[in-house]
Amino acid sequence: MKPKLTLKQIAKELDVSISTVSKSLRDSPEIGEDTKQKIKAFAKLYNYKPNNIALSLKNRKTKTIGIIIPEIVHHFFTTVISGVEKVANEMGYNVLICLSDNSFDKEVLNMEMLANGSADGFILSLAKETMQKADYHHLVETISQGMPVVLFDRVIDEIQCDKVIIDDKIGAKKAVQHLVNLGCRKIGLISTVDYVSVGKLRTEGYHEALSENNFQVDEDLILKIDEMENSEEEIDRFLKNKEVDGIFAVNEHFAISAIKALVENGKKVPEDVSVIGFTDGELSKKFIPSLTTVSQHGTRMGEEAARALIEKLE
Amino acid sequence: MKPKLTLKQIAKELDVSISTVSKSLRDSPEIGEDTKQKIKAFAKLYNYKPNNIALSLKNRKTKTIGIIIPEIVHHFFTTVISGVEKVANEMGYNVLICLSDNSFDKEVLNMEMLANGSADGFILSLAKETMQKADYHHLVETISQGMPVVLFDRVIDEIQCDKVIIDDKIGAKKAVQHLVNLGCRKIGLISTVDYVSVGKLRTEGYHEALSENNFQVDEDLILKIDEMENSEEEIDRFLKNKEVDGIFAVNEHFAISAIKALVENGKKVPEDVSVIGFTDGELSKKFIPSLTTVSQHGTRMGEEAARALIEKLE
DNA sequence: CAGTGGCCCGAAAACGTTTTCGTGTTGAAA
DNA sequence: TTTCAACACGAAAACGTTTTCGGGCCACTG
Repeated sequence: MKPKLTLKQIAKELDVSISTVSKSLRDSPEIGEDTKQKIKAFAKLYNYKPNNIALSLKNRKTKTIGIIIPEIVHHFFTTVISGVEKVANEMGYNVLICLSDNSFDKEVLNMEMLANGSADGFILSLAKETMQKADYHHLVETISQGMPVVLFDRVIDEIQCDKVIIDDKIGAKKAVQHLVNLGCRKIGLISTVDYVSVGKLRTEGYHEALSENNFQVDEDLILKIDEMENSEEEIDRFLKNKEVDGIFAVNEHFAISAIKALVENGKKVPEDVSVIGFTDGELSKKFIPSLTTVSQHGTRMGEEAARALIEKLE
Repeated sequence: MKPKLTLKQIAKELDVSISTVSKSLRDSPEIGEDTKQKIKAFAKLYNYKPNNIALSLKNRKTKTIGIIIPEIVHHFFTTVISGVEKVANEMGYNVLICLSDNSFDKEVLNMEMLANGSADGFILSLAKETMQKADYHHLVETISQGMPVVLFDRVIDEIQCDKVIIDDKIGAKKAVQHLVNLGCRKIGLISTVDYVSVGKLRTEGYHEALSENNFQVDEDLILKIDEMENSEEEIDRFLKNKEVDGIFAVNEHFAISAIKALVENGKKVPEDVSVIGFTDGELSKKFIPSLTTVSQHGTRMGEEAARALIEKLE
């Protein structure tokens, strides 16, 4: 077990000062050509790499960006991460990932951790609980400390910072319009509770599309789901004996659950009922062709978020 | 914009020395009770948090573990990550995630980055290219520097370190045996090329199961896929007019592609042909009931890997 | 020969901690 | 009054860098 090589050791070995070594490796003109060559050769031979921690401490920047998301077992978020990672790497940044598990406390904790020198800035999508409590002090604090923050997907108006979102309202509107164009007249909505921003926006899009087509909004056709856990049963109950010919679901799970429930109730999809959903999964596209989808472009969002953040950082 | 509070500032503000502040906050008996209280109160009031980077430099440990995986848009890997993250957090560790994108060079690069002070140890699943080249010098080096490494899923025998795997061979054997028990006699295998360790092991399990049942191995019924890209067409071609009554696929994509191909060829699943697959997806379980699956327990693997690594670290 | 300038290099501070050791003050015992 | 221990605190080194500044030495000029 050989420990890492440091400047000090090189200096001692070659009988020069630490500064000389440092300057040589950074190719400073201050140092004589021959000593520079000697030191460089030695460093390369023994594969010297500067210690990131020391550099971070000195430069007061870590070259890593923290990303905090509610969960990772979720296709949409992974695509975002891969987008972030891609441009971060290109720009010489590392990515630190933390999961809030949709818990406010964990989100705050993670943020404080990373803010204490572990990351230069944040990309995050808020935990459900955070939006529910509407407590954003941790965001305010980190921003006031000069650390840039970029929100994506689940964002809030209250905080002033860069935000990367798709236009949920327009996307939803177009989706519902699509159903109308298909000839649907009784269009159901399966959404989340309103404090989840995307659920709210998509619900608004649904309303707008209906009113633009002079359709009545029938509250009986709207289901708002809080707990992911038993969403399947809830959707099943909701659709039992319900007269619908179109369904707009705000995510993949709801959409697929809806299809299942409909089929079990003897309906045919898409012949009897058309289903369209915002999607964060790929299987729905590939393997359930009866489900039309609105794409969320996670990778693209991740790339944009990373670009925005890094721009602020430099 | 207020910068972060440091020991030095507290010291100046309260007109004591830095050491006194540090000791007070760590509740050292060296310091008088009253000064300690004063300093603690001040620190809490202004929400002092020690700088992680400085701590890392001093302690020569970062309390973060690096995890390098081939890709993140992959259900199995995300479950592993969430397992790692869970126990890492419990033990006071952060998680740094890097993606090798299945490229040898990126894997090496990432590893060198993290090894230079960014992480104390590694959890990784090897890139396909790495296994192909069989070049493990980066692993050897980091281990020889005293940094613990835990491999999972895609592991190799050549490196001596902790490894977390499911028993692929036995899992595969059981799966194929299951097909036999169902009455299948002509069982196809859809696997990856042999240098991917899990593909190889699962293929071995397939062979063993067949020979234990005194079945002939028919090479015509075996497909080994290299490129994920056009696997679907390849499987389609492979199954066209092939006489099979059972199929064992080494992952979800292959399994689902197989089902699709079979259905398109007029076969019924599972009536005419039974399909069983190792799975890393959840949708296959939930929404394609005709596919029987062998679970991979990603979360559990992540937890075990993290536990093993942290144990080495402390 | 003295002065001057340029070339090379080293000392030291700084980043924010922790920790060892030293030091000054106090009180009590002799 | 002297001495010594206990107590409370500060100075400084260390972790591994980068960078500013100063200084030694040589050659050249006048």
